[in-house]
Amino acid sequence: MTAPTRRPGRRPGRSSSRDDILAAARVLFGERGYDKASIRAIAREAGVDPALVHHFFGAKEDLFAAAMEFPVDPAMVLGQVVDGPRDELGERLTRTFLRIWEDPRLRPQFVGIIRSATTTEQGAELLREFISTALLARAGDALGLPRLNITAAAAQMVGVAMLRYVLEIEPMASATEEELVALLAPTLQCYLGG
Amino acid sequence: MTAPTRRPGRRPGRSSSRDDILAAARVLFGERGYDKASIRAIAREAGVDPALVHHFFGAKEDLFAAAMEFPVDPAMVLGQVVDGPRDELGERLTRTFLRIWEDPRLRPQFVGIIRSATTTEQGAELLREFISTALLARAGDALGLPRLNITAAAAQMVGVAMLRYVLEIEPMASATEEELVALLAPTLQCYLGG
DNA sequence: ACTTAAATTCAACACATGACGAATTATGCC
DNA sequence: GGCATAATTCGTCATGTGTTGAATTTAAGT
Repeated sequence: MTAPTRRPGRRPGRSSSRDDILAAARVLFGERGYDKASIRAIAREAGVDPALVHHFFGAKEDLFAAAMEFPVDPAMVLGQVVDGPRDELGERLTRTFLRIWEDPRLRPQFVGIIRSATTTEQGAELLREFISTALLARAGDALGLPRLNITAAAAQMVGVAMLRYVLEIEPMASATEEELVALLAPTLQCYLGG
Repeated sequence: MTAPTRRPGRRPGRSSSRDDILAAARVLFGERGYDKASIRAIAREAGVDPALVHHFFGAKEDLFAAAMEFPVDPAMVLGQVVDGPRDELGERLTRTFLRIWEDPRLRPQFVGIIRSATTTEQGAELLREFISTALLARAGDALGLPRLNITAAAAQMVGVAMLRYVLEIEPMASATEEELVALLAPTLQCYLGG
């Protein structure tokens, strides 16, 4: 009755399968990490046959790379952070960081990046590359700061992401934006203030 | 020739197999995370048949729990940190944190905890439990500080552990103890100084 | 209208894994 | 010496995985 016995073959009309798969992959990679997010589960979440995943994206590694491609342009975000009075840099960084992570479209992707950074060498390389290239090189040059200071600020933010969004430890998980700004901005300002 | 065709049956003399398995499990869970560290690989690393692992520890989850049992007594460590002048608390915390992580016997176990905290719900619960019970409750009471401040300090340390020991991002991975103390102690002091 | 290309499913392979029961050898106790 | 018990290995089962090839249906191009 209710089972529409899905026959093979192309469906009429425009298809969103490719995007559905990408979205499902972001959610499942974010929730379960690289290994436990099976292609079959991703396909099921996308309402699609597993072979279709392979048809569009090839091997699982490629799917992962496509799903985890950096969701924001680091240069633009960094520009927003750097622009403005130097003594409010910590606050701008905190607010930008929170704004990005609180976006419900982006969060699973970021959680996936953090999760898989500790799981697969590929994921680790992704985060390493981002911190080294986008943050260390660009921000270091723009601000004229020692790289160790920048990694310290990065560590603070990675740690907050872990506790708040991955592990969901209270009271950090439920703190308001203003509480976090009051708490973190002075620290980041101290590392990056010059 | 070289293959001593290991026959089944008990070996003469005292056996260290149980401890060998635990050590191998710590190393492999630390290096590869929960899923990719297979029982077979752990057994191979310990020079032992996979079934022996099962004989001693039961299911894989139990092995993991046994291997990741917290390697230091939180109460004792916290005591060391809290004892002393309040305005040097940040420095004592930094030095204690580094001393523990730099111990080559303990590090794989801690890396394993961090790694699996992002991988398995069980691992997440382990870290959550540690931060909530050992840190938040005990240190919060002892120091009379808001819990949000303590999670901020925890986040800073978790972040440093990620960058320095898990991802090995430079220059944080190679910084000396003194450099890290100079960098981190003021931050932690600010969160916990009161 | 005809043909090529794209989307979609089904079925299956090869492989690795966790788990388990059975068999074998040593130790320790009486 | 005999007997329970612990340590150790082998073989095997069921399951889940990534991947692939073939078959089917629609869309697009001419």
